[in-house]
Amino acid sequence: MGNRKEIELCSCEELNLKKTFECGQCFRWNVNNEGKYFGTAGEYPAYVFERQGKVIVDSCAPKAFWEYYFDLDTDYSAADESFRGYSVYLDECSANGKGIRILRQDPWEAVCSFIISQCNNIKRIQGIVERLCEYFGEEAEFDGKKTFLFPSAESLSKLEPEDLAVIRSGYRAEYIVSAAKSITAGILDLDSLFEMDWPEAVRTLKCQKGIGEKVANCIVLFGFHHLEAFPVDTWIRKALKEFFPAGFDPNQLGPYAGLAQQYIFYSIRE
DNA sequence: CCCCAGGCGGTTG
DNA sequence: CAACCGCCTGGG
Repeated sequence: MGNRKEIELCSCEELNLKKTFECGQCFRWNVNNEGKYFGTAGEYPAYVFERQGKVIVDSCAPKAFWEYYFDLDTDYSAADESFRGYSVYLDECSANGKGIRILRQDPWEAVCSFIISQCNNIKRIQGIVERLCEYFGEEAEFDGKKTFLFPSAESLSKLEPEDLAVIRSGYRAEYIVSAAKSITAGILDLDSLFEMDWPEAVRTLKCQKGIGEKVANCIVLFGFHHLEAFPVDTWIRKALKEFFPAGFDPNQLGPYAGLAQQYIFYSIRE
């Protein structure tokens, strides 16, 4: 862990913070009264904000860490181009969502967060995740303030569902503990999901209790960067029904279908 | 008070 | 296999 410093990452056009942090892919970034986002990625708490058209990160992590996290190595112009012209509606969503990036989040945090997400709204997901970190995560200090890291699978594997009552996640508590135990016991090997292709990664995750089709696709998209994944929730389903009445096959969108999904999702929510 | 929310699992026909 | 329903909790 290095010393705390400010790093200039990229332009605000390449990475739009508001769109990226508020399109439902992550739950731990909140804007403060200075207009800076405070959050934690992996073991690094940070401020992320705009200054003179640039995105600045204030943290103890090296630049390469943030370039990876914000997926700055992927050519989003080429990705946009790959599904341009598929439909007028999607083209509009793409233009509207320009600047969204698919984060490379911690795999276990993605598993846990999207288990919690089921049948829940963003606000409540954020609350549950926050309490999960406060009660069970390792304490860290940043900018003179106390903050908490996301609890490891190993630490949660020692708990029983009842122990999670304090985070008020309801029936999802059983799924969280079960996933933590599977991972710690080696029944579910998260590292191997990186080596798998998208369908196999989804299939593997769905063997875990509490992870179905939608949650599995969110996990592989936001935690494992399988960009072909196209999670369909009730919002997306509604949009697809309205704008593709004849039917819709996300596989036709190709290798960046997940980015298209985020553009559509952001546009509906807006 | 009832209803449902960015689903899943289990049961039923 | 599709259709249904219960599940914790919170908010409308």
